[in-house]
Amino acid sequence: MAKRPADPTNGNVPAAHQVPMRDFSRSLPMSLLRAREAVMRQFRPSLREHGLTEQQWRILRALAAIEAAEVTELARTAFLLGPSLSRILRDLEARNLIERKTAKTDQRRSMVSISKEGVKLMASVAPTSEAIYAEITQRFGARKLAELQEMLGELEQSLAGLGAANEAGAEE
Amino acid sequence: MAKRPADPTNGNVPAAHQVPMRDFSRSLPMSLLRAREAVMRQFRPSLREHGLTEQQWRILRALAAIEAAEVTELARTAFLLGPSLSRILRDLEARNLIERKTAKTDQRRSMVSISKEGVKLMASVAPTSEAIYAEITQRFGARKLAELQEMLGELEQSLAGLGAANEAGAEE
DNA sequence: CGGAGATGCTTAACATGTTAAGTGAATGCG
DNA sequence: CGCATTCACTTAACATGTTAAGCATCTCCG
Repeated sequence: MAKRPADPTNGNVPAAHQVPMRDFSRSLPMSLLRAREAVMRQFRPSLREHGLTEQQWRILRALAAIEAAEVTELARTAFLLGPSLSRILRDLEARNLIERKTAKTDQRRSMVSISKEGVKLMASVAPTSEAIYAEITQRFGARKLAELQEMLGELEQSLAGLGAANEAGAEE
Repeated sequence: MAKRPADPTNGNVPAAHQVPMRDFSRSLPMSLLRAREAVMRQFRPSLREHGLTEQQWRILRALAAIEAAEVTELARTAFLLGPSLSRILRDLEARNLIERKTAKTDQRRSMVSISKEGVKLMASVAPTSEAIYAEITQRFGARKLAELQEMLGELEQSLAGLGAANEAGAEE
């Protein structure tokens, strides 16, 4: 309700009265967060109808294209941290959407794969999901979308290995 | 640790053996998530040293530029949901970083403002934070950064009001 | 062979995201 | 005025993000 014209400058920025910093609403993390939320807002209702969260869906999608994967590999693919993945896999397994079996060569590793039920669920969600993506693509423009993704990739690349500098000289 | 050349295609995509969908790693939400994480990874250590989380920092920044704000307004500015904000404000207040007092005209509203201590904390964090932002800007390119932000804003705009379609015809 | 260290994964603990429900205060309307 | 509705905010409940420990298993080197 009270849907204002979405003014990102907040209308009346009263000239930072204390600590001088960049305009808050224009920070890069904020822009990325807002953009992502705008996109995900489109998908969440559909996923919810199928009893899936965003992350569960990510995992199923990753598995559907990979046949079987180790947990660590899956974490990398679905871009989830180990602990999150661990919990989600436990739940998905309880719902019989995935299957798990320890590798024969290494008892530590476990191979995860999507189950028949999981595939069925995916098949029932995918059409809507694809339709939404198509709508987004059309609204924003396919060309621009490709450009945006390109820039995002470059951003990621340009920051890769920047945070690894704390391995030299930091005891604690 | 086995830092591969960051191949987003996962190297060996075995032609989706079940449900056909876009290449997972190239979905827009994923690109946005990865980009944002790459950026935030740079800031988190510094914030952590000062005992602040990303969201707490967002709130302090928003408050520092606004003098005082209602909770709802603050939620919009810091892009947080009400419940999250409610919890965080409770904690920040307990740490004396913010102050709160109910509005005289409307007992429901409460005005939030940053405290003297909060300002001090901000002042101690801001320099590092700005330095990191400058480094990111330099690495990625100021021009490109502006372009990226522009596109992100357009994306947000083009999706605004798309999710509001469920107000017509949906009883439950 | 054996034990120290590395590895793969899980648990734990705390903070936030997300949705729904609850609570007290203000509004509007008969 | 009375009372249902709306509003601003908080609580609750569950899922994930994030960091640190814990626990087997595996590797490697003496």
